[in-house]
Amino acid sequence: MESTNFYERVYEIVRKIPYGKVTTYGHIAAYLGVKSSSRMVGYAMNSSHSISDIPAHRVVNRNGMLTGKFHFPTPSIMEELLENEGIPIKNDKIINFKDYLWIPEND
DNA sequence: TCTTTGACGCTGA
DNA sequence: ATCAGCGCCAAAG
Repeated sequence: MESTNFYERVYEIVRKIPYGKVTTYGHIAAYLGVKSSSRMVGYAMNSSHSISDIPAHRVVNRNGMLTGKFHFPTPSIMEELLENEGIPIKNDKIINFKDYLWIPEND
């Protein structure tokens, strides 16, 4: 359990993502202080399959592209969930991505 | 213990 | 503006 501390940090932030908003791996990594290792965030998300409170569909890459859609039960789940939250998807990427971008902060 | 693999991001050409 | 390559660091085999 303790070894997954890194993952827990990621999960905690992802769970903080408000409804109708999305964030990027880079921003999460930056929040953890390891912005250089944005890949670790995505890798951690891979383990999110064990958790049910992890809205991984709200996490996209810095382009706003649904790069991880293929990791869902079905590739359409991710975009459907996002559209369900009021986030339009076009060509597997979020329209007006910056407008829906949410950045984690201590606040 | 060492090697390979990534749901990424940035810089250089 | 587009394309290719390198870097980061942790986890699984």
